[in-house]
Amino acid sequence: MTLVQQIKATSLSALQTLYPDASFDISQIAVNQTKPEFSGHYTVVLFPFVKSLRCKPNELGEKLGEYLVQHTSLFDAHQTVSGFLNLSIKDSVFTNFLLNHFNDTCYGTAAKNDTRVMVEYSSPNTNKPLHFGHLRNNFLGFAVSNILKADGQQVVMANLVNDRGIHICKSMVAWQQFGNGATPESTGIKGDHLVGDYYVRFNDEYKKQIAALVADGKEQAVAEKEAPIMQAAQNMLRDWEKGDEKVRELWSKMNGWVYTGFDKTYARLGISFDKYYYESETYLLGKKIVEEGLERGVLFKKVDGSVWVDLTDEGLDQKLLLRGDGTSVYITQDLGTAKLKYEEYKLDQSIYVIADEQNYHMQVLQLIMKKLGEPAWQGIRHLSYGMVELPSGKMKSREGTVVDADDMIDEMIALAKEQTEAAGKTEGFSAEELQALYEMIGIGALKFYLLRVEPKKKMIFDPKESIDLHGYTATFIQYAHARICSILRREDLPLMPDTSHFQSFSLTEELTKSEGKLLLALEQFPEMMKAAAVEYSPSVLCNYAFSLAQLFNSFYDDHPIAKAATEEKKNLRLMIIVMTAQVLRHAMKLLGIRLPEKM
RNA sequence: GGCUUCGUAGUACAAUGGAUAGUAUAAGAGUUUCCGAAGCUCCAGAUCCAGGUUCGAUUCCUGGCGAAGCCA
Repeated sequence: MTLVQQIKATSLSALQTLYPDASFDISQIAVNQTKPEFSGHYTVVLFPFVKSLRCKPNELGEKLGEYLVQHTSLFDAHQTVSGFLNLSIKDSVFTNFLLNHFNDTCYGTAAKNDTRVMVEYSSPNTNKPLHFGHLRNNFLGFAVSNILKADGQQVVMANLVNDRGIHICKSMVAWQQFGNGATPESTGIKGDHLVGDYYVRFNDEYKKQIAALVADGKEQAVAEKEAPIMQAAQNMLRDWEKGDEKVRELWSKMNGWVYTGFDKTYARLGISFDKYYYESETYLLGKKIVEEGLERGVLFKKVDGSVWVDLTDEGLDQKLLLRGDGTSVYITQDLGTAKLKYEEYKLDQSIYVIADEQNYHMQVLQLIMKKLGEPAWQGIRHLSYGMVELPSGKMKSREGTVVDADDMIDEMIALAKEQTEAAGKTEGFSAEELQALYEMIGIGALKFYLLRVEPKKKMIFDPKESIDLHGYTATFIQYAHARICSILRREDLPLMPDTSHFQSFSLTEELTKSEGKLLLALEQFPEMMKAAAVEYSPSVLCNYAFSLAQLFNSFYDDHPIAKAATEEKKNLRLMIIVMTAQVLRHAMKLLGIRLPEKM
């Protein structure tokens, strides 16, 4: 049990003992960390009780505080200030905590449970490379998956690849017409970029053809339909759906290039998946459950034969599910895939990491599943995240300001190199070690910058600011970690106090303020993990890791470790920094960020 | 037009309904005979507006204003 939980529990039983006639609930007890200007570590808010108990807040505080100090072994002092009961934790509570956990690599990880959850993320299209906006999705999905695993849940990381459709045919047609057999090997261009180039080429050509037709006197809308290259793409899509061998072969070949490219990018980002779904295999799903819904009268048919769902009772409108010709629409296959996932993995939770422009779509998806009586509906959760914008405007391919993900990664690594060299910190590394370090710093900075903001908020990515390795960044945390490792490398200090030493370990001196603050923060790690898991919010861990690094830096500045007054103090401080490094590594690992031992 | 989300120092972000609203940057002042100064210390600066609920509102509710997204 964490300290906060213990404080709540002991306060509850204390209140029940002191006021046997009243009834209390644990949810009424608010425990906060005590503000620095008051003495104490944790604060119980008294106002919620004064009304029913008909007493003055400060009287209650004195009574409760006195009881807690007398009857528990947690506290050594209490002080009531205007309705707040400030409690001081005994030093021995902290030192016992430290002895129990300082070298525990599982500290913060919850026991395994049976909750089965799928996190679908990344989900790229195979007609172009990943762009910068995708990075937030990838980092979020990966971090949330790790956080839920650490919370003890059984997690499947899934990637639903959008590998078919008119947009895929566009790049295929352009490659056929203009590619002259170009391959990633023959051109030296990464596969996803090569295919993306032909997608761009298609659109250029399409615009030209429209302009030519309009110049011939055609209406704009007619020209858009009749442009030969667009017709070629549509024919190709029909051939693809018929299973035309040549088209399928080209499709497999070009998608293969893209996957090779994506795999490289994922590897650099340190991101992986347990399960791939391909839209080419799922796009026909969903029709069946729609037809069943129609039979049961949950859905209705219009005169043209199209099938609809009426969501007006839910405050929405009517949604098309099957066209008059029986073909499905986008949401139909999502219904089918949701059911498939649920049945394949017996999911309790199915999390979709998708940008907030899909909020409406996801809401509709869940509502329809519910209406259709599909049990999967309950577990559907949209982890919606806001767009990443540039200071100059939105990052969308249409507007020409698109920033490529691979380029961004290269840029970050280059900047890490530049800054490290400028700071003169390259000594003692081999060339390979330096390259690995630059990747760790550059990609770490990028990940942290995108994860530190609460997912649902849109954010501005300022390249200039993101390369600033000072401040609220991964680099700051990495640096703190490297400093700790540097101390632990010293030969005149025992790397790790051995356990036999602990037996006789006694702490006669009081903890200093810095020591206490750092220990308090370390003790809060499990709470933070839980909060991050409950809120699906890696930003909680970003905040936590950063404040831990800050506390360490202050502690480090205040206290010499090698020259501590006593051996006990020296060992205590060593244990504190060993544990600090441990927790920093753990928290950051869940975010997908590694910490160097030297930098 | 309808629905959803967001409005906090110059800027970028925090704050289960709780104390004098935190942190980082940029601006100002210090700090290296002593374990890594990519550090630390000090100093300034903000809740869009108007109501309501509450002992207490950045947080919850209503109405404006502003921004983004989605649906027709």
